[in-house]
Amino acid sequence: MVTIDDVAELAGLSKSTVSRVINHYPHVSQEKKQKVFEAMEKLGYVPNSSARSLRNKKTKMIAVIVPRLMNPFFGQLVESMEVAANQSGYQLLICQTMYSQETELGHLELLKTKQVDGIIMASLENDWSTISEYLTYGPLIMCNEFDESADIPIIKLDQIHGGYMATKHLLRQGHRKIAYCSGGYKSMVANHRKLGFDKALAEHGIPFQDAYGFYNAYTIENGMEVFKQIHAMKDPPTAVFTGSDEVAAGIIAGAREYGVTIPNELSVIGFDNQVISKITEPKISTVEQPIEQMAQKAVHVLVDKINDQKPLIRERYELPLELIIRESTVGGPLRAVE
Amino acid sequence: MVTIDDVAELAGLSKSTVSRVINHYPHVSQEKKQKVFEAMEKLGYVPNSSARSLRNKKTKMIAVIVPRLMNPFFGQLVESMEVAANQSGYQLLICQTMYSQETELGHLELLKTKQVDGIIMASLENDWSTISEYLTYGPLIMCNEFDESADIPIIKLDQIHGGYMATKHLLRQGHRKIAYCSGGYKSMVANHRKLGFDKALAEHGIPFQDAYGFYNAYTIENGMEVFKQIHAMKDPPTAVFTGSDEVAAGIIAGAREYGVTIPNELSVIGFDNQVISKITEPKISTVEQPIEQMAQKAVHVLVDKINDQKPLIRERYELPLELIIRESTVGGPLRAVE
DNA sequence: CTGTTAGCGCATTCAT
DNA sequence: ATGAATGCGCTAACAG
Repeated sequence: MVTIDDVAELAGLSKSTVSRVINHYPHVSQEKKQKVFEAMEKLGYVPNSSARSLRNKKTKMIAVIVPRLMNPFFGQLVESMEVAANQSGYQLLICQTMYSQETELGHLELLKTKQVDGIIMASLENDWSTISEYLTYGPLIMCNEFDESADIPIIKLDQIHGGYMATKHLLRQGHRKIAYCSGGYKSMVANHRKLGFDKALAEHGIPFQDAYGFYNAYTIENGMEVFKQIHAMKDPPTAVFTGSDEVAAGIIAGAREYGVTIPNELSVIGFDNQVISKITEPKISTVEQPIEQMAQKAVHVLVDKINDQKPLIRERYELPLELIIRESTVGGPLRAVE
Repeated sequence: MVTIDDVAELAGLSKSTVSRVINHYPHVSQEKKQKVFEAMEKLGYVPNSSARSLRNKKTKMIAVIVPRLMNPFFGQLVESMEVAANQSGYQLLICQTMYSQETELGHLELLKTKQVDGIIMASLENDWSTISEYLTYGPLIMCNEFDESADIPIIKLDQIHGGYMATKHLLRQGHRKIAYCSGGYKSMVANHRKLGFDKALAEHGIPFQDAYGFYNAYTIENGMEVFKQIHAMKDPPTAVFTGSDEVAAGIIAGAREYGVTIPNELSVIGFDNQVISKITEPKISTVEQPIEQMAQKAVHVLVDKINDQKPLIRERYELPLELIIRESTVGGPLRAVE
């Protein structure tokens, strides 16, 4: 391995000077600078990043914690983060919790062991009280998922409004019996959507029936299961709000199996505007989330926090959602109102 | 920051002894070992990984290079790799090429700068001749994508057989005019599938018509575009082989728009067995790829190569594919033969 | 079985 | 503007 000493020797200079050149110090004569460059070139020298990290106490790495990558939402999120991180001179470490608290805590240890300069949490399996312990070791911010009480930067989407818009749309189509279907009891993202959902219902003076609530739906398979349950009801809902396009697609697939037409007999709205929402029959009305923007913002905020050492303070960045109306909610049997 | 010296001091021992218990050395008395544990516990000590890396010349990190994560195939691949890497005591760095040669080379530099102990390439934008330069800096293996001439370990799938099986299935349904549709001119994965495709056709004495070849289809949108082109032909194919379920879904979506029924008027077969293949109307016949197995194998092989320092040699691991017949290829107008 | 010593490769005082 | 010296935190000889 070629080290800074080798370069110094070949250039006939001291390692200090070489180091200065590498780190773009101002006061180095053009002449010596040239010599150093030549020597580096000749030897194919590249600084050893472990040594640098040890010296600088900075690894130029950040980690992102997500539930799992197979979920297309997180695939997109991480894709955008990787690009943003690279542009900012950072490498991105990927950490999946697989919905396990222990695994999540294990990943947080990266901050203790100084393997990363900061962490973006897009997952939240543990309570904030236990996560906050790690704040001593480095900056930690939340992205998408969040905890209201955490006094750190949080980049999130306006999920309340998202739930509200989607539900309001269903109500405008004349629906009064609307089911609610989401994933994750603990998830504040899901909770906020429910808040928006409730708000819309309240505005129309409609009480929510507990039998219409489904809280463990994440996948297409789950969606199909939900449909079966709905189908078996004596007084089924005429519309269903879902927390993801996959679940909506599952409901549609389930309906197809049972010969129930959508939106004629049941309206369904998704969430995410994933590609899947454009290819089901019918196409899924959904709520578009600015994933890329959110990812970029998260990376930039974290990098800022890494640079100015100051302790983290409470910060909130909220991005808007957008309702996208397609086929799965319009043209149903009910008369549109308003 | 609490260091090994602090622990040594509190325990009334030397740092060597502390280091020995940390690294599970055999010959340390139970008594002292206990003292060290107590001191570590009390101080909340955690070894600094930069220092360890510098000393050991091992970072316990590996990188995986993929085109992009949004592609669900790579999402799954990376998901499984992360789990396998963690189980083997490694962190996984994610690197996307975004189909750029320069970006890919940039990621390879991680090996030079000693930021990772090894790299799994699931992307291949550059020629092997330029990539092989990096072999001096650490182990490098290929996974899924490959270059025949590379004398390194390669974990791949039997794409030739995959293309063959799928095409054979189409032929058995009585099709004689079969289009071929894939992504990536450079990709050997695509090339091998084409080889299998050609082989099947040859067995039936059917020459391939160049007009039936599409080589730039990756996404749903691309699939829709392909359908339009097929639809506009004076002598269109009766079946189409596609390199991904997304493209197949796009063709189905396109057909729906034009009122062409599938498989009645056109049969379509996908590749990957993604969830999308189960929810389109009709469901997509496809080829299942053992992604998780491949990911695990790749991680294990790389970890092995990292451990025994020996220079890499040519190794091939090939996993089988499986044909999954659903609705998009059966029940068409042609009489099944054989 | 345990302590002392010497670096790993680099950036940064402190001199000059 | 440049060089010499020091130490980041850790592991590994080498003694004993």
